[in-house]
Amino acid sequence: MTRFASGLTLATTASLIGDVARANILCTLTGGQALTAGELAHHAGVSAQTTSGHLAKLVDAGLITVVKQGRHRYFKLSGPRVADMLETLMGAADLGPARHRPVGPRDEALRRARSCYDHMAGRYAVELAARLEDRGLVVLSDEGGYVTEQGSSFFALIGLDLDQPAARRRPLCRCCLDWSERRFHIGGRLGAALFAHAERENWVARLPGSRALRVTRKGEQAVSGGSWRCEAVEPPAALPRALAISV
Amino acid sequence: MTRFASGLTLATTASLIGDVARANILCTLTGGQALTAGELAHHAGVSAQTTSGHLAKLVDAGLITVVKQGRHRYFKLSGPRVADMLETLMGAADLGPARHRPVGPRDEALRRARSCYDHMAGRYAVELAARLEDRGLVVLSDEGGYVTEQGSSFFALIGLDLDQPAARRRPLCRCCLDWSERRFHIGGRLGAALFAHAERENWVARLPGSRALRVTRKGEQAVSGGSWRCEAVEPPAALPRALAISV
DNA sequence: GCATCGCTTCGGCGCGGGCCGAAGCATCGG
DNA sequence: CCGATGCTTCGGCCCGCGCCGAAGCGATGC
Repeated sequence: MTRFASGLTLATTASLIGDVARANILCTLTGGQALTAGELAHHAGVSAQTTSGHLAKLVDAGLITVVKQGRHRYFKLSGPRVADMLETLMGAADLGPARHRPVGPRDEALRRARSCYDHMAGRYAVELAARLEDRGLVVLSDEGGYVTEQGSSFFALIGLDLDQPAARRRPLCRCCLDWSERRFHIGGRLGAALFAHAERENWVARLPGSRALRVTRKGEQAVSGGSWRCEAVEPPAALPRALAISV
Repeated sequence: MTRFASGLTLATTASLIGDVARANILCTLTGGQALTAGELAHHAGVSAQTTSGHLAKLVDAGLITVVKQGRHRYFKLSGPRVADMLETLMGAADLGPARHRPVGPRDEALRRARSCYDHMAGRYAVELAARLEDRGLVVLSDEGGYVTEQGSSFFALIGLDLDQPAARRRPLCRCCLDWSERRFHIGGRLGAALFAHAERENWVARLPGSRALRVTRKGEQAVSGGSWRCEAVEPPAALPRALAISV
């Protein structure tokens, strides 16, 4: 008797994600890139017309947005909140008893390193986060994360831009529980800036048509190789040019 | 072609929630109480046998757990993480364009005050949170929340137990974005303790068979009535017994 | 023992919705 | 102009699954 409207909205949202094709589309878009309907159809493993219908529903629900460009239509997640929601949902997937989870080679690549909308996730990201915490640059916990004083100055030093006014309302440092590693990685503005830095410095490279990231040798060394040494990029005038900052 | 196992697990979890009857069951259980199969059937608006099937699936997926007692079986959410996940999902529901959302009187009660697993949500909880923040007892933000020094001593003073070892790993103060109010309320250990305090002090009372809470006049006054005065419960020896602490 | 209650299992019905083929519009290139 | 490409709309097929009636099973009470 007590059917809440809340229950209904919950169901409609969830059933939107509860279709395999649509879930694949969303998973793919969680990589953070904008993709065309055709590419998404390919990833979802269904025909173009079917995909078109799915995309229409997702757009209508506000989960994804579309920009028209020439004769292509590019789709992307409508914001970080959607990505977070999806990862939360994925995290809830393994609350159940450890059941046979089919794991393809493709998934192994994802577990290693992947983009998660605008930051990184997977083993690599988790290790990076742990490293930063070890060195006292950030503090991560269930309660959320924050950047220490040393962290602030260090991130400024290596040229991370953490103060874009546009993104002001967004958390600086969010702790995401990594669904594959079940440990923390760093999201929020800091996470986005770290990802940008990692791409700029060639630590990781996006693999075409996938969320998976290739970790370069340089990227390896930067994080797990003894000490993360970061050759000062545009060092402040006061510092000697060649200074290698060990984190 | 690139079908990730991740997409599949995402879909299975989501489709589990994506059924109206199951969503109603979950919504009801989000109240935090353990309910029998029969009660849940009533709330979901379907027959007992149908409900039984749904409950089996939810238990199997680990979203809810069951304890047998006499000839009843009591079901409850398997933990706060599930409740958080559901609220996150609800929050994503209104990313879309403002569409006609049927709002019954029942929902109005929920918007006013409801239990959210083990803490409070709705207008009342949001106001309470804002109050605590105004008085400098907690700091709430997108980044997560924390309890200030003054907050620590105050909460200790009024007898909130925030250090149960069992719940150690759980965040002390989580900021939940309230789906109905779109502002923060307080979750985590502090949220749970506040709810317990509010019940003990008769600020709110659970309405039978619903997540909705009735706010008593005392509860009103405590939060919105000028200043929140909290008659010292078991005051530390150093303080005069009759001291009314204005928050 | 039998009756009742609470819940589960089984079987079959029916509808919703995902799927594709074919056709219909746009955009771009020649 | 015409064809090719990218995407959408329309129609109809069909599978999956949510639903209930009926029966089964355990626990309680008399």
